[in-house]
Amino acid sequence: MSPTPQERRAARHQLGTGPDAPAARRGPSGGRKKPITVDAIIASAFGIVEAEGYEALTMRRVAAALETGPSSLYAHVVNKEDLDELLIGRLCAEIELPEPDPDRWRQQITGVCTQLRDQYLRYPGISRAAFASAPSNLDTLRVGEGMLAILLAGGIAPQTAAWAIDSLMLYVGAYSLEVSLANRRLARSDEEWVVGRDELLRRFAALPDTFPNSKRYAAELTAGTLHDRFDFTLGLMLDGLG
Amino acid sequence: MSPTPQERRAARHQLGTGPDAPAARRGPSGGRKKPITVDAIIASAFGIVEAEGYEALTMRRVAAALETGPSSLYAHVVNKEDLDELLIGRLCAEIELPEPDPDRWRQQITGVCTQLRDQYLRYPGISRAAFASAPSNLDTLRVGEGMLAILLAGGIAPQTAAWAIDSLMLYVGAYSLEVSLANRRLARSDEEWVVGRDELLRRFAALPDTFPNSKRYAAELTAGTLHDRFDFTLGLMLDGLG
DNA sequence: CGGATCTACGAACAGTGTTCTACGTCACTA
DNA sequence: TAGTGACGTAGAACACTGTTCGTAGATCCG
Repeated sequence: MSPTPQERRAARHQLGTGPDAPAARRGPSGGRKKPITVDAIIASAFGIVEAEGYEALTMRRVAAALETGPSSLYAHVVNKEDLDELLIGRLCAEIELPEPDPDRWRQQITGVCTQLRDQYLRYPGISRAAFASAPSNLDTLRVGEGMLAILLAGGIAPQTAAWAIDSLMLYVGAYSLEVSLANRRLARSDEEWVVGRDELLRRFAALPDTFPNSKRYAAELTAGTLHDRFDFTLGLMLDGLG
Repeated sequence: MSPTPQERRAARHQLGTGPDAPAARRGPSGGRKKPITVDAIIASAFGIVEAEGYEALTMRRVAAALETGPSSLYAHVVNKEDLDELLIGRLCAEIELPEPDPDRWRQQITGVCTQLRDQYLRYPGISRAAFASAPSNLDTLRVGEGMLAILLAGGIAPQTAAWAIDSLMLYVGAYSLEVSLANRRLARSDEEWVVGRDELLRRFAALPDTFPNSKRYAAELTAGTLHDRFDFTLGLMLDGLG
């Protein structure tokens, strides 16, 4: 008996299921170019998200990319929620975890966070799925384990390290989601709305007098690249650790 | 000419429109109990989200609560996106901003963030709308102005303060969203899946040996109330400020 | 060869946001 | 006072969404 999608999902969450036999049985349309597999579904999904953003990721779009109907996917995937989880799992699996070096724990943690951020930004809006996906996923836990190892090697107390990892991963996801949404808003607005930095400054200057500080420090509020802010926040959190 | 919803929306973003005349003109169904107004829509929407979560907030549900059809809403609201923006605007308007006290800036900032968190958690999942909503909303900016005033009074450099506010609001939204989603997952799973802390510990213990640190420090990883983690992260960021 | 088993897929269902069009009722003008 | 234009209210419909049901077809095991 080949595993149902439900069992695959349970296995991913480490709920004690037997080993899964591949059981590559071919279906009715034997003459098709590629049989539908979970990996093929994931690959198609990534392609769609990379090209058109997470909002464009629908079951029908994936099915169409695989030249089939929507219902065919449900033999390999439980849900769209399940597909989301598979995506962020695969995404986390790509993260390279360095061998912990006590003298460079700060750079190493920053490096992992930056990898995660860049993966999220490569597939715009996918971090929204990361919020919904349960943290019991094995691939997600692998990243947590890696960061924990780095922090512990750096001499951080276990309790502090555990909570800090939570905060860091949460922030990285939130940052990526916000950037993705902002980019989408920019791209969607039919030009003309393109808010350059000077336009932003003008708008701050036009604020009513109930916003004295925002008006005075408009320059500071609008300064910096996105990644500058990212680095700043990471530094903020890491400096508090030790 | 009474303002179209588009104009109302533009006014909220401070785009230079004339003053809006109320023009409370009654429609055809003069005998209805309450005429449909933007405020009535917002109130109904909040009621739905508070009772059933953000996922249940649909145009049809709001319309049904107002005893009308979905299309009637579009005379007062541009979009669902627009409705979302109205909601988080109203939500931010409820935040009380203290008079800056240089000696207590830490507590004051924490207080504002806690208010924001509790508002988000009162309406589960609504923080998802906060991510999408443009930061040019006046009510959102008011909160930013208040936090900026507190940090500046506390002697924080303007550039640091501006970026820190960004990070803080982003984290508060992310935290609230994650908690809301986790609660929903817990409530939705048909009992039996209820993962108490001991069940969580058991599951950590059952991890493969590739997760040595996660297994050893399972207690630390699962320790603490949610709000403990929130306070911890806020402390982390604020300590880095000065 | 026969029966069991699993994949693939078309059709359909209950939802979603949004738009079009008509319908009354109101406020203002001649 | 009668007419007229404007505006809020809806009903119906469109193009979508995720998901399920039933069925046809190919494969494997006995």
